Amino acid sequence: MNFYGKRLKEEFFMEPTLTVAKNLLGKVLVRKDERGETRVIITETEAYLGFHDKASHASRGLTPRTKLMFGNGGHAYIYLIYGMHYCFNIVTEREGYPAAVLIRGILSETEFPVKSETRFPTGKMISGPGRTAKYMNIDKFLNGEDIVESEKLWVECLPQSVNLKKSKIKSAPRVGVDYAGEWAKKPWRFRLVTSF
DNA sequence: CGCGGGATTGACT
DNA sequence: GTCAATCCCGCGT
Repeated sequence: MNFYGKRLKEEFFMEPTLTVAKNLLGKVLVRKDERGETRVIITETEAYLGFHDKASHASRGLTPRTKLMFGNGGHAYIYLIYGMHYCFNIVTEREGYPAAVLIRGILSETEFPVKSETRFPTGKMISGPGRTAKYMNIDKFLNGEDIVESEKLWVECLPQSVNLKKSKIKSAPRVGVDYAGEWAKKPWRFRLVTSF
């Protein structure tokens, strides 16, 4: 039930955002708090990138809220939505370019992932950004956390995560951004459809 | 300073 | 399928 990998460094988060969004699938998200270490596999992400992406908070420019998105990659960007749910993002790319990846789904309480499985191993699928943040005990106090150096929140790469086949990733339009016009149609939502 | 709406979820008809 | 919950941000006044 516990699986350990190599911690991701800054370079990982400095890659193009669509690449990072896909590469985060199958990685291990780790949260260390008073409960201990919670380790889950990332199964769904969404990318928000650039100045003009109307679905992104950053399309309104640099504001107190979005300044983290304009910052250097590898930091947590967490905000409250609908007055009750937190959304956890990891900022990507260089300072000055606004981009982040929203973590939308995880697999918990799973066996050590087996390479070439055609389905997910037994586990608990947690779907949706609000549920994901809640399960991982992520809230506004972790906003800005340095994912590269933090002892509370980080990401690891398993040996199995490295050569994840493209066929195991499904892309689709992003959820809940109908107001974004043409930008809502971009297939920037990524899901792991089977295991490794 | 007030107002509109949100990268959502869960309860209910 | 519909709808309310509930806080914060961004923008117009």
